[in-house]
Amino acid sequence: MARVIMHIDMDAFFASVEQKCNPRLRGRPIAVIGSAARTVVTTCSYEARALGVKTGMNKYEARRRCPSLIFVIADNRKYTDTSTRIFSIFKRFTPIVEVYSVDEAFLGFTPAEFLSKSPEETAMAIKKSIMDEIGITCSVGIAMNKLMAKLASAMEKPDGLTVIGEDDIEKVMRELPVSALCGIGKKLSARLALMNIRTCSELAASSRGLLRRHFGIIGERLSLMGQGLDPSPVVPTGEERTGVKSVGHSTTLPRDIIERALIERYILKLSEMVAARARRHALKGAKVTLTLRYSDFTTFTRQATLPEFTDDARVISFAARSILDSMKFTMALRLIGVSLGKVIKDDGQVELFLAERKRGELLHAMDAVNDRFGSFTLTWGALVDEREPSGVISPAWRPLGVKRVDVK
DNA sequence: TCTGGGGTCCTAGGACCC
DNA sequence: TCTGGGGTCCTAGGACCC
Repeated sequence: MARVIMHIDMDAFFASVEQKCNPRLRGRPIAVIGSAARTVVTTCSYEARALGVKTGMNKYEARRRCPSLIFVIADNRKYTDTSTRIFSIFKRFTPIVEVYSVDEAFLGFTPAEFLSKSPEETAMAIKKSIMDEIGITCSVGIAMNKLMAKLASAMEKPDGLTVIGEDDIEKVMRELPVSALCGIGKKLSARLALMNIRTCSELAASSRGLLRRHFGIIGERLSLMGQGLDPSPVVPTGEERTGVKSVGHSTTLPRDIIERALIERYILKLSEMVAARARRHALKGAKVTLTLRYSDFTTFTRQATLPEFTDDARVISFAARSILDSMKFTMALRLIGVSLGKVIKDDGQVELFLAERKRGELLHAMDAVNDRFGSFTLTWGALVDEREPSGVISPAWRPLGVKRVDVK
């Protein structure tokens, strides 16, 4: 028997969790949004989708389309806690669980698993456990590889269970638009359309050399994708060959700003958030990237390499402010981001110098307080007025911050 | 008060070295 | 005394994902 891979995707995850927690929201159009002034719909219930609300829409557009829409401010802890419980359910069925996002995972199974029962029966058992213990629905796709499993899980949402067997692939792919495949977005499908490639079967029929010339290394992968092939393994989260590459935070400002002092305060705040998260995961980084977005949405980045690896907010913010000093900008800013890259696992080596050690102890003590009482309970003096929560968690959040989609 | 936030990977061009 | 050329590292931008 060939490989059996499942892709499991929660249905309207954040919205479903909210409806589960609050019975008054059940059966009604709701949209989960961030707490910031300029926010968008992160997830919306199926009732809202039926009325034209979509992910990524701003509040006003969503309300315009659906006057009865109920907005719910995102509650990060609720979703990450629920997510952790769901992944532990998966672990009862197989040790091979690759966390793909806060509400999605790939599960790998050995053929021996299915000697006495079918993959569908296992999938039904997983769905039942999630419904019994968490109270929400999910959609499952079963196939020989990740690409097809992911495609399958999206085919009968919500509460779906779809199997794409080896013999089904050709039929499924015949009229399927290339954009339905994970990895082919707007730009790629537009470029393919210019080459008269619109369906997966047309992609499969295209010459590998041609795709290679047009798309480089991606072309190789496209050729395989058209045929429904995907050699990438399910890599259990925690067993990746490489770890996290970067840790960053960004924020869209409540209003566009141009005042230097205000910009610097945001940089300090973001640096503190980045450093705290790096320390929590025992990471240090040696590259700082400052991201800026002008009021006209033009976005650009500048980076600086540090002489030493760090997890100290002061070092990070100093580097980010140095970058800022080297730039001149005339337009007001709408977004600021700070990211720590070139990240390595902190080896835990004791700091040699007393001052360094004292500082390290202080930072860890601050983290402990903030872990218990919420972010920014304890922070640097310049940030005392910046205690509001940092907004919505991204659906791309994952417990160990790792994602890996291999070509081969 | 139109357009969030957190990531990874690939590419292209320049610096630098031998 | 011609404009070689390979390898590696760094930076910035962009595509893609949820």
